[in-house]
Amino acid sequence: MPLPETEVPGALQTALVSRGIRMTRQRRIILEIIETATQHLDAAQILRKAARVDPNINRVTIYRTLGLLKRHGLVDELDLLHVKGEGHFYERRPQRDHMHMTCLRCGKVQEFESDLFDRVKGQVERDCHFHILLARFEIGGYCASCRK
Amino acid sequence: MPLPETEVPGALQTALVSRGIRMTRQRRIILEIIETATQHLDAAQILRKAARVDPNINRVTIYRTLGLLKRHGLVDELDLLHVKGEGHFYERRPQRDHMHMTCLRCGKVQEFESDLFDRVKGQVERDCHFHILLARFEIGGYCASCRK
DNA sequence: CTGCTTGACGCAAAGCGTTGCAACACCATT
DNA sequence: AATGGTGTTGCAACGCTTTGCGTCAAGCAG
Ligand SMILES: [Mn+2]
Ligand SMILES: [Mn+2]
Ligand SMILES: [Zn+2]
Ligand SMILES: [Zn+2]
Repeated sequence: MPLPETEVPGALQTALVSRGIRMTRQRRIILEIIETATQHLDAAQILRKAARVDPNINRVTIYRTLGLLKRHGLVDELDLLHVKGEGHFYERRPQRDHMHMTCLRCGKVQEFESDLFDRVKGQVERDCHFHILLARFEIGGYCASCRK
Repeated sequence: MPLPETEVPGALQTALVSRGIRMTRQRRIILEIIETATQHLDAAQILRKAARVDPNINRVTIYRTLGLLKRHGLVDELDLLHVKGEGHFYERRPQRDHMHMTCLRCGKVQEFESDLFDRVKGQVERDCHFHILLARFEIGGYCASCRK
């Protein structure tokens, strides 16, 4: 999960505060972890990283903060087709949607942006009169290194 | 979830037996429920329907049978972007992939097949050298009736 | 049809995410 | 800087899903 180069440090915190959301010590820790992540993290990984900064942080706070970020459209929740377990993974919502390809053998996750992907969404909006707020395109299979 | 008109009764059971999977009374009940479903069912709904046929059937058996069907690529597991709760929904794997559009207001789920969707997959196979076994496209937003 | 092997079932317990509630701390106001 | 109202936290309890294990039955061999 390459961080967007346009990423401003503290952008998540700024976004929340500008919406009148109260900022706490725990939230700052969690936001920082998500902003500086170099891969898709699950709740347990976020908790472990947070516990290094504040050993008293509770797992409930992790879940509630992730829920908050989801509700505000600031992070997306992925299941990567449950290839890597039953849990969910989280990433900052990007400017432009991308799809995720998860390798069933090695577990590597690739990201891919595509004009065709954007065009499918346009087609749905037009043909189905459906107003899209959220789109997820996940693929499972064998990556270039693992296919024979 | 419209059942494919080409559906053969007992096709799931036939598919499992032909792979050397042992058939049990409980599995027959669960397969029948999934095959005759007219909408996406979650584990609790499947258990309730199964209990009407055999009150002694255990929920663990529901989960294990769903796992079996998933592993064999006979059913797909959807989360519908968790718009309708945290659980998962199950449907027979169709001949041709379709996407799901879930309305954030009324909860209605529409299905949609699209050539563009198929073309995105072709592009991924070609450009990323990724061999696709599984693809899921889920959309959330407002349906035609709910958008203003 | 009978017996045997092996996989499947049910039960109990563990795992993981959610919810209710009382104490706390953020931050706007003074 | 001190105060107060209100949203947030941690803890405990709950609910849904998974896992371990002993018993049972599907279905093949004889
Ligand atoms: Mn991503
Ligand atoms: Mn999910
Ligand atoms: Zn791979
Ligand atoms: Zn609607």
